[in-house]
Amino acid sequence: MRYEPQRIEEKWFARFEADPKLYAAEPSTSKRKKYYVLEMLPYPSGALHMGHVRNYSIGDALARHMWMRGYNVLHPMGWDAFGLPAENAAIKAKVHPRQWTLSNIAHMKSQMKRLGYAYDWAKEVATCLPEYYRWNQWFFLRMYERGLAYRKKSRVNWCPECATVLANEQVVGGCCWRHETTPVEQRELEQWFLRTTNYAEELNAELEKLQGWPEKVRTMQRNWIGRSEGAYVNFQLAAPAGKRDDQISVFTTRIDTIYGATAVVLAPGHPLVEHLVGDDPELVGKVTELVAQQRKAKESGDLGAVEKRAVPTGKFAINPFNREKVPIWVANYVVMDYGTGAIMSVPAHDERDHEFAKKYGLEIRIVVLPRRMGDVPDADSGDSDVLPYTGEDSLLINSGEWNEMSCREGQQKMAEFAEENGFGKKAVTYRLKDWGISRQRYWGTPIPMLYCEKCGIVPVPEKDLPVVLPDNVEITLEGGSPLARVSEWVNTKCPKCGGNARRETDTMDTFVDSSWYFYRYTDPKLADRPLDTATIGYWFPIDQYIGGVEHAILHLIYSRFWTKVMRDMGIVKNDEPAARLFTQGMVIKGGAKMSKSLGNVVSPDDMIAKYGADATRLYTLFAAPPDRDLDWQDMGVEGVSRFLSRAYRFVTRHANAAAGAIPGQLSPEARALQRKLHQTIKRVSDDFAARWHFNTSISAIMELVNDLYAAEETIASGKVPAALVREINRNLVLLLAPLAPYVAHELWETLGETSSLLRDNWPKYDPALAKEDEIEIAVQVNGKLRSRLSVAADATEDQVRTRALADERVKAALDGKQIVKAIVVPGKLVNVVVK
RNA sequence: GCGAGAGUGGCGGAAUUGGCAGACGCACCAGACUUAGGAUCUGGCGGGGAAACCCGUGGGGGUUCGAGUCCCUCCUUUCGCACCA
Repeated sequence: MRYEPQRIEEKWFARFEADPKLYAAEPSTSKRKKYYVLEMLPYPSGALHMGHVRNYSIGDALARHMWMRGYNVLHPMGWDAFGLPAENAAIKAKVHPRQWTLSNIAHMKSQMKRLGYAYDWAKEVATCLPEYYRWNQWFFLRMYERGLAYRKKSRVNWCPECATVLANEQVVGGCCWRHETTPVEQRELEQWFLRTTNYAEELNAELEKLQGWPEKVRTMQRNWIGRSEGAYVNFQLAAPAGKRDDQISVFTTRIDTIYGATAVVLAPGHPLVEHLVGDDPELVGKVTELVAQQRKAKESGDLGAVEKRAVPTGKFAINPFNREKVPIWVANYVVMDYGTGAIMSVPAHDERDHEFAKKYGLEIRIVVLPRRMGDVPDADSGDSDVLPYTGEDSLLINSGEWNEMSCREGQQKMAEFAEENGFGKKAVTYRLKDWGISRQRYWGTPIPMLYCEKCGIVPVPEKDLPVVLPDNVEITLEGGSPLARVSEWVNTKCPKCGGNARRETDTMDTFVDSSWYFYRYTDPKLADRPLDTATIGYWFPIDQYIGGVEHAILHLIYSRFWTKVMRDMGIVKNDEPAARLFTQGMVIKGGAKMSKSLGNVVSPDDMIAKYGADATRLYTLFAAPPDRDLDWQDMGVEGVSRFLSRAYRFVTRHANAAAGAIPGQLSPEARALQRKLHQTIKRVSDDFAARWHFNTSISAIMELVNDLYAAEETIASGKVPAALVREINRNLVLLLAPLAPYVAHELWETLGETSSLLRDNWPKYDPALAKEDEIEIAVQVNGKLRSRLSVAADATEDQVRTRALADERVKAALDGKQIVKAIVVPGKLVNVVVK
């Protein structure tokens, strides 16, 4: 029989379709252990690409494997269905975003089904439907009540291409995350924010517990949160500033070096700058220039490379520790959005301050004893090539009463001293900012807020949810939010006073949608609540989350935040959404990411048409370990297709081998096949359990099939009992089932098996049967391979050593030299050391 | 600049705990079957050498009986962060 993937896959596709319960998760009352495997939901852009296929093939193999191992598996899929591309399509093709999105969903869903993915479609979620996004609104109102959602005017990132605001997380190297060459502008706008910073400490601390997450992702999140321990210190202005605040608060992690502070430096945007500069026209001009230049640098994303520039204000501040007057400068290397926007400059012990001081001739005062390599204090501390000395494991000098204290002790004690004396306090700062979620776009969740002429900001009452997007809207990228122009929607009555009110016309960032969709999967039709706490208690945390590393910061930090908020609301019990995270590599071709402009895109549809879904999926698993990038090679698919064909032909050719008891005594040839079978089961099982290197699993199965072909004559001669042939066939099909489900189902049926291929049947290997009787031992002389011996697997070390030393080739290599010793590594080799 | 990963045949990759480098697949070569082959099957396939044998996992050094694997150092490359005080 020839392997005809199209025929097989069409046949089974129809059968799978006819059985909608096939991949349904059992309810939380199930006696089986639960397993929640989740792949990141796609944006319905139009069609699946190979990256999707790879992601979902990994998840599907795992889900099927866990079913076969007897778990109650939840394996859902949905659509991240709000977002700008739908609006762009509306402008271009004059089609409503909803229609465009829903038809894309329909198409991509059919592609997924054609690929044979085992999703429980009854759990499907599309975030653009009111039945879903009403709960975004519900959560927003709950957060508003708890003070976690608030409105403020602030400088925000604006992408001119998207015509909307971006969150900090959506700015990559100064450009928009969707438009990598479009610099982000700064605009002053009223925006809604979620208080992610309330959870900064926990989001950071809990990274420690996420042992099932890649270290890379945890590091990226740690850097993003940017926790920093230090202290605020107030420097009094030498000349009083009248009504204004007459002190400058700086943040420092090195309060121990404060005796070395020879300047206070303000960010160009610092509120005190204007006062300090006064009306000196020359100074004002220089500072204005500095402000403009810093903003330009920020927008071009060209930070770090910018040369330090500074302007002295001519004013002074007083170091509260030693009462010294230090000059106040304004410099472009101090940024307003971190700490207090002001620093104390310690040129001797900070790289940036050092560079600054050198350029502008500021005093450089050493207050920490520099140490050379090997921790030997350097007596000649005036030696300037040790500067800046930024080490913290040394002692303080030139620091008055603090001299000879260790840096670390100084950091604690001096901060306490400042606190006791009212000019400072210990503090922890974070780089993480609150999450700005307002978007000036149409295709998103309406923010359920009203602006009443009398009552001000009024939340939409819960009973009025959802606030549904109006249909008749004209979409353009100009003139602000399209919703603002739908007057019959915008104008409404205030639920408090009945007077005139306007709706909020901004919509929510689509990352809100994806922050909790995986909870909704457990009960997507639930009508009176976003989720059922008990059901969540059963399924969560997600056992395995699988997706691209590009979401390491964005989606994965928001999801963690949302989980913690829900926990504090009492509606979920888990602290973290996912116990384990796996980030698969990209699919590239010819060393570059697949893209239309490079013309190196491989379409899943074409591959399916040519080789079938099984071969397409199998290739994405075979070509590279899942965590590495996969370099697509068209000929490679050919190879796995050939392999499936060989497996198919072997099983069908021997499908009528009768079942029965396998004799304990087998011919050596039959025994070899039996051993190979059990070794293969072990290798594949181990890969699923630990490493997920499906490329080596597939290699192992290929080896088994190669051995079967090599044994065809032996089988024909009757030396292999029919019962063993059948056993091999059965297990071969079972091993293939999670990886190539269509052909596995077909062969299962061909074998006359009637039990479910999917449930409770993962094969077990017998270690005794997998064991080799005879093993080959390498014999080295001084580490060089000289011979090989075949010995019994249970031979003792002495026996092996004796055999090795008696070997002719070894003797020749020894050539009368003196044997120092012979090292025996059981089961591996003998190394004879001579001199 | 800082941090993390990667570097193995013509190519994708394997070597799971320091123990026979190159499994498996692609490409290529030879043969078989065939009217035919872009089907299938069999064999070969790191480099040098007639062979014995020698060399070989980015470069250099080290530890070890033994290193792709551990340590030091340098190079290349991918990704992340980038004045974070």
